Amino acid sequence: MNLSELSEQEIFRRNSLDEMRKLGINPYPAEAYEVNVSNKEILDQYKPELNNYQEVSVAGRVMNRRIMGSASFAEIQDQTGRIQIYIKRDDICPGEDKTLYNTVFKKLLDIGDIIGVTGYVFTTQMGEISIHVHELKVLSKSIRPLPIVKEKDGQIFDAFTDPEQRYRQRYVDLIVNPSIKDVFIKRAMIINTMREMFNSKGYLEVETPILQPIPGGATARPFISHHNALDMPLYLRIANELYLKRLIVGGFEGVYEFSKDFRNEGMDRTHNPEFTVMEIYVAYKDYNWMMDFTEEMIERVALALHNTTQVIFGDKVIDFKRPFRRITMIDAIKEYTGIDINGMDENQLREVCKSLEIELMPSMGKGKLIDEIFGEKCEPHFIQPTFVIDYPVEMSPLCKKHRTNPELTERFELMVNGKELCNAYTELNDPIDQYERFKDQLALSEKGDDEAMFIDYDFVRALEYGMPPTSGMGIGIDRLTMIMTNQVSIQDVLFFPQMRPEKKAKLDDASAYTDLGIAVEWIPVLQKLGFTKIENLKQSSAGKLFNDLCGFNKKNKLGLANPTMDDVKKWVEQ
RNA sequence: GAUCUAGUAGCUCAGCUGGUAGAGCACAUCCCUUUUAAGGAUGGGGUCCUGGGUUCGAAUCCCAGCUGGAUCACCA
Repeated sequence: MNLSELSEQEIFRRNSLDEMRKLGINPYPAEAYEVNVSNKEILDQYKPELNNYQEVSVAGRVMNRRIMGSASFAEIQDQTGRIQIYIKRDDICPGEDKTLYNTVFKKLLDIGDIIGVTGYVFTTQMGEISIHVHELKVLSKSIRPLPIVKEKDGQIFDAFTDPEQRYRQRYVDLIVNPSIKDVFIKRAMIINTMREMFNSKGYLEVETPILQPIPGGATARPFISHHNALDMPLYLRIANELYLKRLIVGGFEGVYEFSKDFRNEGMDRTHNPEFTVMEIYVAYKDYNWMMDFTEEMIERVALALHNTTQVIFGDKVIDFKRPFRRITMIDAIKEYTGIDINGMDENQLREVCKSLEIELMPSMGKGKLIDEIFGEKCEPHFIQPTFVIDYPVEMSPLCKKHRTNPELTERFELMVNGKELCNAYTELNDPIDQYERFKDQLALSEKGDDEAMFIDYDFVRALEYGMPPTSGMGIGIDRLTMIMTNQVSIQDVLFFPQMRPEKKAKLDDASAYTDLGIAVEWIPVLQKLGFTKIENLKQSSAGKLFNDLCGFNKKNKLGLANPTMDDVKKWVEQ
C-alpha cells in the first residue's frame, strides 16, 4: 500500500496517525481499557433525580461529531447502541496546554475511531442523556472512512444498502447498520433454545467428522478434498446422519449435533454452499413421537424470540402454536388436485402428471413422479406449519418402510411458508433392507445419477450389530432463522455468505518498469495515472507524461525527486 | 445455465435525443460554549467497472467481459 493508491480522505487519516505519534499518543495502545457500563444501561437506567452514573467509563466507535469552538458533541457506539458525549475544551485540558482538544480531538480524530471516555452522565438542554467527558483516550485509529448513515425519527438517510458491499464487508454493514445485528442475535437464541431443550431431556451433544471418506446421509453432490499423507480423497460432509446413527448403535439413546454441511450445488436465495443443520436421533421412538417433539421445539423457539407463537413473515402471519396440521402425501395430492393416486402404478402416475401438465423425464420412477406432483401442486400451499407424512419408499433410502404399507416410508417433512423446514424418519434399522436400498442407489448411480448415495459398508456393518428402533430429525437452521426473522435471503442470516472472489485489475510487474530505468518510487504513481501496463506507457506522449508526473508529485506532496524530461523520453521511446 | 437489470467522488444518487462530470452527506481551512439527519463561509476530491467498436466527439449508442441483484431452470 502506498500513498498514490489511497483516496484523499485515507491520506488525511494516515497523516493524522503520524501526527498523533509525534504528539506521543499511541493510536493503537496495548493496555486494556476499563469499561464500567454499557451505553444501553446508561440510557435505560439514568435518572437525574438519583444523580446516578456520575463516574462512568465507556468505550466505542465515534459515529458522529458536531464541533463548535471550544465545546463539541459526538456520539460513540458500543455493542449496545450509541450515546452522546459532550466534550468541553477546558474540562479535558485543564492546564495551559489545549492540544488534546484543539488538535487531537478536533483535527486528528475522525468518525470511525475507537475511543474511551470517562465522565459523568447528565441531560442536555435538548433533553438528551449524554456523558460529560473529563478524560478521553484514543484506543484505535481508523484510517479508512466509513459510509455515513444518518437517521432521524426512524427515517434513514443515505443508507448503506449495496448488497455486494454489505456481504463482502460485513464488518462495515454491522457498524453502520446495527439493526442487522438483531438477526444474528436471534439466530443464536434459536440455537440456544434448541440446545437447552435437548440438554434438559438428557440428550448428548456430539461432534462427528466433517471430513468423510464416504459422503453419506443425503443425496447431493459433495465437495472433494484430498488427504496427502493417506493419499486418498476425503469429502466434506453433506450430512451427518450415518455417524449419529452409529452412536445410537453404540448405546447412546439420544444424540444431536449442530453441523455445518457442504453441498457443491447452485447458489440462490435459499442455498449457500455451506449451511447449518441440526440433526437429532432418539432411540426407542418413532416418527409420531418425533412430530410431537418437533412441534414442541419450534413452538419454544418462536416463544423465545417473539413471546408469541405468531410470527410475521412478509405479508403473512405464521402461527407456530401446537399442534400442527398433519396430512399424508397422498391425501395432500387428493386435496389439491382432486386425484387419488393411491395404488396407482408408474404408467397411471405418468398419465396423471400429463393431465396436470407436469414436465417429465423418462428416468423418473414411481416415487419421483409422486414427489413431482406434490412439489408442483401441493407444496406451495402449505403456508402454516404442516407435517406432510408417508413418502414413497424410492425417495427415502434411509427410512423405515411404513408399518402398514410397504410402498411408503415413515417419513415426515415439516412445511412452512410453502417450503420444507424439517425432515424426519422412523429410522431404517433392518441391515438387510438397508443394504438392498443402498444397492438400489448404486444402480441409480450407474444410470448416471451423480447424486445417488454411495454404499457405506461400515454403516451396514453397524446396523448388523443391531440398532434400536430410532427416530431422527433434521432441521435447516438457516431457513429456520429466515422464517423466524422475516428474511427472504439466506445471505441475510449468514454473516459471511459465499461470494465470488473480488478480482483485481492485472498490473505489470514492477520489474517491467525498472527494466526501463524507472525508479521504484515512481511505479505506483505511473499506475495511479493509468499506466498499469508498459504498453500504455509507450503509446503516451513524453511531454504530457512529464507534466503529469511532476504535477502529481507536487499535488500529493510526495516529495519525490522529479525525473528529467530526458528520463521520461527514454522511458517512452525505449 | 437462461432472461432481465445495475456498476459515476469515501457513502447515497442525478446526469434527457452523444457536446467542458454534478448534488447532498463525508473530508480540508477559518469562525462559533448545549447541538439533534443538516450552524456559517470557502475549498479539495473522479480509471464515469474493464476492453473493443461507431463518431469530429462517448458516462451516454453498439459488442464482449468482470462483479452484483431479480426472475426462472437445476438441486433437498
